[in-house]
Amino acid sequence: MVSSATILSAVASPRRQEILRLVWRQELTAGAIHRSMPDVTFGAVSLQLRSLLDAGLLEARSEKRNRLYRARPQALGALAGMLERMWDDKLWRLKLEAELEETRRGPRPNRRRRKNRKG
Amino acid sequence: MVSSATILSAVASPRRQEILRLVWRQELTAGAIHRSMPDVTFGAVSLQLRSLLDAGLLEARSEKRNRLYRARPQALGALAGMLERMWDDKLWRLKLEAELEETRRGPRPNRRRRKNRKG
DNA sequence: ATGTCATTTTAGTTTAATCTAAACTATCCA
DNA sequence: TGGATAGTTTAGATTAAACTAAAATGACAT
Repeated sequence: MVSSATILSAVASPRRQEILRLVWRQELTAGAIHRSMPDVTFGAVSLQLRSLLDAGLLEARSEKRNRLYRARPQALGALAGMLERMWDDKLWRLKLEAELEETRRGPRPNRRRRKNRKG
Repeated sequence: MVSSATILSAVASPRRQEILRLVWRQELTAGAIHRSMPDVTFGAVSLQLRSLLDAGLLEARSEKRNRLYRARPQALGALAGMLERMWDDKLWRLKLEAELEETRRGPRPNRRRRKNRKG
């Protein structure tokens, strides 16, 4: 399970929002996404795709030689829920303290997971 | 009027979330807030308070020698709305394109406003 | 196996956010 | 006025995020 804080910072980046918009209703390859933002390298796009995947905001599947990305709007549900809890002041202190603690100033847990990439 | 993107990045910072939680239901002075997070300097706290003010997430009033901060939960309304629009896929491409463009890679507009501080 | 295409990962750089220390401003009170 | 308290702002340092270029990987075709 991925924390609201993770989702939040993933969504907060303009570049990642740009990507999210592109794959919001259509599946796209990393290449196609890159073609829409020629001001950065392919590698940079790939890295952002990775963070979005890690945050659960995207899903991907492999098709022949390509890898197709698409948004997972459901992932915003957790975030919307968090905001709603904040909004009406219920719980959010208690509810979120633990999960925020978990992500605070932890020296990025050296992610080297993802053994089975094949979607 | 402050953009959703601004609010989003303000809320995305763990340090600012920490502050937000502290002043969520009670008014606190910058000093009191600082006492709750002794791992940073007073100045750092003050700067974060500033960004939260700029994003409209806090309000402040002066009382005697002190300045009292408190959260403005309403400010999350815009954000919740944005997420909701994303969620059900209506408009968010069109609706948000302009406002994101506006905040993207703009070299931070040299804020030097705020003449009348007295709350 | 070799080659090619699509993508990912790494190592190192650039850019932006956050922090510190110290100077500064403001308010109150003697 | 001067001193104490509370907070802000600045310049420069540190840390973290985003990027680039190049090497590495994976899947497919020959």
